[in-house]
Amino acid sequence: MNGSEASRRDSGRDGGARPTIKAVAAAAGVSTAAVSQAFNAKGRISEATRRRILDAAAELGWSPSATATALRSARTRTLALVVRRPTDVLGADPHFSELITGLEGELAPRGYGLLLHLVADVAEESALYERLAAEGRVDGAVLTDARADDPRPPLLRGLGLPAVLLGAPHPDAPVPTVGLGNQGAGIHEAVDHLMELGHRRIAYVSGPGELLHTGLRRAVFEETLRLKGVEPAAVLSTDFSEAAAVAATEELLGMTERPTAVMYANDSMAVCGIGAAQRAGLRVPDDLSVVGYDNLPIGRWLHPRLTTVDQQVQRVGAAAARALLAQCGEDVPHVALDDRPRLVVRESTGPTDRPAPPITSSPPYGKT
Amino acid sequence: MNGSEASRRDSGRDGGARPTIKAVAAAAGVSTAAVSQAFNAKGRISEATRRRILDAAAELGWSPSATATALRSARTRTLALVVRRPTDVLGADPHFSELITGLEGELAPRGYGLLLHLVADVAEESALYERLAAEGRVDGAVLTDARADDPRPPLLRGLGLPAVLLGAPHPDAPVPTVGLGNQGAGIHEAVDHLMELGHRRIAYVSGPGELLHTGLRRAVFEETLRLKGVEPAAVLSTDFSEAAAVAATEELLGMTERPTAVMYANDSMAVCGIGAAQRAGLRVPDDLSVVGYDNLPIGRWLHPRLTTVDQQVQRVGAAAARALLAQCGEDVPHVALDDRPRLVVRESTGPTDRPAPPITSSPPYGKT
DNA sequence: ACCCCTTGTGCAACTAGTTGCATAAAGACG
DNA sequence: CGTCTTTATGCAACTAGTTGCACAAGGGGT
Repeated sequence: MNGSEASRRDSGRDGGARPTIKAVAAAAGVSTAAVSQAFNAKGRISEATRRRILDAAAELGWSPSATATALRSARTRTLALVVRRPTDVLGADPHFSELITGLEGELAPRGYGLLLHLVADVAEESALYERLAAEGRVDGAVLTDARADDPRPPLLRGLGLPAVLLGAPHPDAPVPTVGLGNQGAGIHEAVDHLMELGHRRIAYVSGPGELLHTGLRRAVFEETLRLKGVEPAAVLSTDFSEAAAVAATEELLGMTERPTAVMYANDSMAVCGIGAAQRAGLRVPDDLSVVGYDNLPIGRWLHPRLTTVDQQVQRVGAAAARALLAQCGEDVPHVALDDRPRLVVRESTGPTDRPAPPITSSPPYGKT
Repeated sequence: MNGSEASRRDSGRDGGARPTIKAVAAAAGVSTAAVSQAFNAKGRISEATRRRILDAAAELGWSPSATATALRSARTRTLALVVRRPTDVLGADPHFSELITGLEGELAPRGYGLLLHLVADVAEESALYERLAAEGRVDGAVLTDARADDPRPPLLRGLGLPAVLLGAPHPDAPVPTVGLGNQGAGIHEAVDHLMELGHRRIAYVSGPGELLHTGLRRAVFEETLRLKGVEPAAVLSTDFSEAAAVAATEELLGMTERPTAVMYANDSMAVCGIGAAQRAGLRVPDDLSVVGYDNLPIGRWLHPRLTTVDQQVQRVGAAAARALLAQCGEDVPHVALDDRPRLVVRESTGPTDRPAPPITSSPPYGKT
């Protein structure tokens, strides 16, 4: 066995032979303890010796083995992000790319890694956390899509695994919660915007009711509207899928008192909604105004450009990373997320003055 | 220090106190070696003893520490995926979500994890691989976006890190390459489709020329067209960004001999192109036919629905994972990727009402 | 000149599993 | 009943760093 290992190393030329701390110590003429102290800025080492050790390490291309360090310190410098993927929805949802971008921006400079996992449902997700904790693979986890009676916060607390929950900050949650303050502000602003444009028949296409963030936004929608003395034209729940967004839109357009404006729980659904409306022969925004949520990049380039709510997913991701790192004992300056979701007005919303025209039920092209 | 550790464990109640192999051995009344053998199905252990050990482990909720196992075996069961993010393009590109889905489907059942990193450019990417290799953090890496004179394959080979390169399979590449066979087939099919519809002035909006896959597709486009005796109306290079797609489209629409069809290097750009065309007052497909590439979910729901090329990113991701796992010594059945990219005809392409210049060489229906 | 204090360095034990080798126990056979 | 197999089990060393503690060396004060 030793023989095969040796030959594998030889074949790897320079890079294959990983130097150990002993090689560095020998090269610098010190003990391995000195090398360790030089790298961790602990203990008492003369600056000259430190330099000599660091030079020797650089010469050999040595970095401390993450595995050995993790074993000794019981800290892996790795965080978990588990994405639930009900029915391949992730593939369509660029939301997560933004979140990951925000997380990585904080993790990378501190040498942390992000371990990404995909699961089918909550049960699988819980089992995964149990395994990750039992194997000691990660130092903490980012939880997305908080839901009512979410089993994950108590589970992770029981496992001794630090976690942050993305969503509306909530003081007595079992784990810290990170999110823009005043979550409802964007919806509030959007409703105001539509009403100023003259809309009174406004519908809302929501996500699954058990997810807290989408439930909250839907509640704010209804509340804001009623404060102005107007009843919601309709409120529909979906599973966030494109197909459901199209189905919901078709249902709304088939109403006798058709809404003049529709707000969607995310941009992906809003884009599908616009497509469905156009297919039904309606013009956006002339016949129907549409508002999205997320401010995905693509919304700026569609025709019409999408009016949406910017919730700065990247910044929330960065804040989540900082909160989690702080729980893991890293020295992270706390930066307050004092912003709030903001409406971005573009072209998919416009004034309504006409009584709703009847729907032309002639599809332009009768294809799939 | 021991005191503080003990108190931390006590405070963690049940889950906080990670059991060790010793605890399991004691509970089962055997040595730690027996526990190890029971879990790894090695050595010679009676089935009864094995059962007793496994039960004890389940009772205590013990799994072997990934860190300790990794230290001993020099295998972390973790693979790296590094995404280059020129200017926040990732956020817009659901392509990666699909790839990750495909990778995870193979990794998760084998207990492997995916370490995701984002970098700004090739230099940063190379430095990252060097660090990951030096620290022994991963067993291998998935490389995307092969480019001409790509520095990464030789680098990773030098570092002794297994890797797979996504793209056209290429026998004498320094690292194994994974991709659908006959990469050009989809483009070929798309050009045929457009010519059957009567298009003769067809333009191509490509990605950066140094990326092999987009360069190859562009070459196939030009070649296919010329084989039919038609010159490309225009071929433009972009950086894959939405802004560049819009700019390219506007340039094409401003030509005196405006193209009647445009093919884009990916769906995101095609969607932006449709938006730009509509904004310029053109109808798609009546005035301009558009073809994308990738078959992203959203393309099915736009108006018009997007005609595109399906290259089955998920399946390629799964194949890449298998190839990499095989290199890492896992016993993975080799599944051939014998498929090829295929055209998906939807609504964004249609017959051109403009007079088509007569074809000189081959008839439009005489295709492969 | 002696002692003390400060500073630098190394030994050895520790992290949590894995594994080669020795040995013990049990059954088979002469 | 003793010896030979066969099979099961445990000891101890090993993976690559980290760290408490002991000790050595140098400088300053009395």
